[in-house]
Amino acid sequence: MATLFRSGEPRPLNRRLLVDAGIIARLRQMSRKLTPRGKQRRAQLIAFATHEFAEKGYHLTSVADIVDGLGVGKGVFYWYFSSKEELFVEIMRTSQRGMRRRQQEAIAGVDDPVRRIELGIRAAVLWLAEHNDLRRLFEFARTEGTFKESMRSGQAVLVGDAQVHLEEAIAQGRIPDRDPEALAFAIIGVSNQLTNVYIDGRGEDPEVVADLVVSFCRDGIGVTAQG
Amino acid sequence: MATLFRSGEPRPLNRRLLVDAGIIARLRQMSRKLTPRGKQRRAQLIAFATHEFAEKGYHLTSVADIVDGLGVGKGVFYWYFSSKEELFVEIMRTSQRGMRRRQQEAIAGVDDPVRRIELGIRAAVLWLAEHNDLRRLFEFARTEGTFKESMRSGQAVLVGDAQVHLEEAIAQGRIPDRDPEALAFAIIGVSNQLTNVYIDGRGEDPEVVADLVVSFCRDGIGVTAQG
Amino acid sequence: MATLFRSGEPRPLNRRLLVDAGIIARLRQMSRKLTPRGKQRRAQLIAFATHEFAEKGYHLTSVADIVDGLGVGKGVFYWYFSSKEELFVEIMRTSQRGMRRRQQEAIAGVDDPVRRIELGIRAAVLWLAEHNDLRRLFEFARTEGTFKESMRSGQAVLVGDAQVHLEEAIAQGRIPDRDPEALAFAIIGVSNQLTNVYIDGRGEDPEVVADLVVSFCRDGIGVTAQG
Amino acid sequence: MATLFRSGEPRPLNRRLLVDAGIIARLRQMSRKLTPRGKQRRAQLIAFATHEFAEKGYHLTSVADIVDGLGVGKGVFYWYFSSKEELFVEIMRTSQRGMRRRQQEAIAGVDDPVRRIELGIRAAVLWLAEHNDLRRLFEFARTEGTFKESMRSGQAVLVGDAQVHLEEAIAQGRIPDRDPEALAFAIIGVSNQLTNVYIDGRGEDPEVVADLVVSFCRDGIGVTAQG
DNA sequence: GATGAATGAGTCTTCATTCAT
DNA sequence: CATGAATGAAGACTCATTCAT
Repeated sequence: MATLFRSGEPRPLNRRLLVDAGIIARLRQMSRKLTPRGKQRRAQLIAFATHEFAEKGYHLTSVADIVDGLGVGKGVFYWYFSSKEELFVEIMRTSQRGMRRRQQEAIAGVDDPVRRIELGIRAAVLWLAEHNDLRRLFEFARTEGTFKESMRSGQAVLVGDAQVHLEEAIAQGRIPDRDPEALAFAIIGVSNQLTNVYIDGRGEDPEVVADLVVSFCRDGIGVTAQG
Repeated sequence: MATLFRSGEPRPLNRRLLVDAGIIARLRQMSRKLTPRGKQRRAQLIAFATHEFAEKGYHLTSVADIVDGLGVGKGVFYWYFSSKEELFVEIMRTSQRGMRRRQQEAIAGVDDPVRRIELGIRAAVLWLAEHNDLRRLFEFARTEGTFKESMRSGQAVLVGDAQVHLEEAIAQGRIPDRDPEALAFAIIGVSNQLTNVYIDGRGEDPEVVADLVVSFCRDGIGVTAQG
Repeated sequence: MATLFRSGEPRPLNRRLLVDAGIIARLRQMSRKLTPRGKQRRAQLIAFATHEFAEKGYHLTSVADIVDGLGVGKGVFYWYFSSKEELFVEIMRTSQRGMRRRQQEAIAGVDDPVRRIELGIRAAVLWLAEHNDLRRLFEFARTEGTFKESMRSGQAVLVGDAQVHLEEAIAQGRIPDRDPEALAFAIIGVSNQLTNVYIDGRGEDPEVVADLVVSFCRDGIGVTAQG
Repeated sequence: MATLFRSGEPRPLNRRLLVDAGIIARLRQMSRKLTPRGKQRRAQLIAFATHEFAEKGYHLTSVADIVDGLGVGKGVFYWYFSSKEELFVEIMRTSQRGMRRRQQEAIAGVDDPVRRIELGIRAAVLWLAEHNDLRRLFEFARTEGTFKESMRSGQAVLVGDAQVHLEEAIAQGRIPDRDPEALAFAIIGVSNQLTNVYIDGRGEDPEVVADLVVSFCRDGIGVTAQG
């Protein structure tokens, strides 16, 4: 029995339809084969949007801003992305992968766990310095309900990476036995904060800031005067 | 574990949020206390929208058409209705109640079931004749997935009403024993069709058309030459 | 082209030019010689669109839905049809012809006008039962300004057909002398309504429903118990 | 007023006038003498808005959400605040003052600078733990152009406070001579990050988290095992 | 002090249609 | 014949803010 006309209680109406429509739009995009020209457009949109998001913020950057800035029609945006939100998620996903790759390249083939940690921190700070736009987006994404969970899990990957080295360092007696996950989070906190203040805010030399972070964190995790 | 950044499979994203937002908007409206002026506005919107929907069709009537036609801002619409769809549903609900009331008044106090059927048909045709706009909306609503079910159940009420009289007529041997529900539906079919063609289409006298419908249906349900 | 004239009100732009362009596009299509493969494609488009229109409604089915559902590019659609509207009209036209042909085959060679009426009704109900999609589209088309007129004239043909038999039956004294056109309309109303409710809605046996309709209409037009 | 200057770019309209209007509205509020009941209302608005902002985010919380949640009319909001933005700034200002007061109380009368640093960190973490809503708002405010600058200066005050103690500790040879400002920022980074993850995210015991932060930072700034 | 009503620019998104390749 | 890309007007809906009462 449909109740709408009888009981008067509200229904979500065609919201279901909207959801379906959204999913369909998404599927349309996923199965889209892009020509070289298309790939270029997509990259262009991502690049420009990243810049705008970082500059004005996600909420204050409208889809219209993006397409107007690129001098294309509004439909172009929705040809490549099913929503503004999806675009943002896409940016986050790619970025986090990029940063992780950079970190892994930096420590490849290094035996000493403490050294790996140092190099990992340095790689992160330098990557963040090179991608200030993305760093800002990360910070924003962590504050927004919609993206928070994704960010948490993305960060968990980085933490997991660091944890491995920290555990090894602990096992080797190089640093005191403290919760490696917490140490990893602390390192991330320091890296973000100092990069934010000194590189994004004041334009200091990334290498110097990297030294700063490494030095604070080396001590923070308790690396002994060596020996 | 949030999977978004790891597995790459799409999610409905903030659709949930939208649904919630919709419900919240709906609740806001329901608990709204309207001043006399507000009630007037609301009625005005309903009246004008009904007319526009009937004239141009639901899909081809935009909310902008409605508010512009009334010379008010767009916000006014959403102050009184949570969506275009809700407004339409509201129109349907009220109308169906109105038609039923009219029918019930017409047969109040009449003993003879056959007479009640005749009067009911007549009342329906006359009501439809007076509310051609609504008749059109009914026809449309029956064709649209979103409203179909509501219409079916609304119609079921009318059919249920008629069925009672038909059953009584059968019990009294006044008409042959055939499925009363089917007879009721057939009557509705004839009423709608002839009203549509002769009143809405050609502007014939409603009384004459009512006679026509009553005559066809009397015979159709098998009222014997009386006795 | 279609949407440009949707509401019928003149637009302040180069209308003449657009009309010409539309007509030219139409002519291009009409004079198109289709290869066998082309005919197949066209039929495929019609079939799929019919299904989608019936399922989701004309307005809620986009051209993109149709071509994506078929896995072809947008160009294909506009190669075979000049607009979404034209496709719909084409579906209506073909269907109405098909139904009429079916009715005429059913009564071919039958002498008794009452029998012809019965067979005609039966043929209509069975055809509607087999083409539920089209029945829905008919109902929709009757509610939409753009298609209303063409539906009216299509229906007029069927009514004209029925009228002939009804007049003959009246002339032979087989049924009372009442406006044959009105009777024809009433018959159509009953057929549509009961098919809608019992076949489309509840999946009843079409033969049974046909019996129901025939029985109600036989009585409705006043076929005497005969002898 | 706020939104008018959102993106900072001049608008081609009567800006002067709007600015004046904004300033006037602001002045009106500032010079407003609130009755006890008025003060209560204001506090209520702040409390509820804080909660909503923290829950759904600043941009996704509308003024309507706030006043509806409190069951009052829109006018109430604009009686106490000249804009949504002003309300947010007010929340930030008050909070930062509150946190600073707490820190100062915690270290009042303590002679040892290292001890003061420890107590300051602990006070900050505990305050953040008690005011998770505000901590979230801080994080958001740092990402938003409109509030970024005011957050920076607010943070500068805390950094300045910490710097004093760090400098004293350095002067006393208790910790190595490194840029005290950088150390202060690093401490803030660790505090925020671990509070976010462990208290807001996982609900760990604030005291334990405070220990964690203190321990990491003690080492990070290079407090020697001492004696 | 407070309310309900109104404003209207702005947001995201859709879609029929066109066109270069 | 067919495709992917692009257009841009139009649509539903939101929301900070104002104001008469």
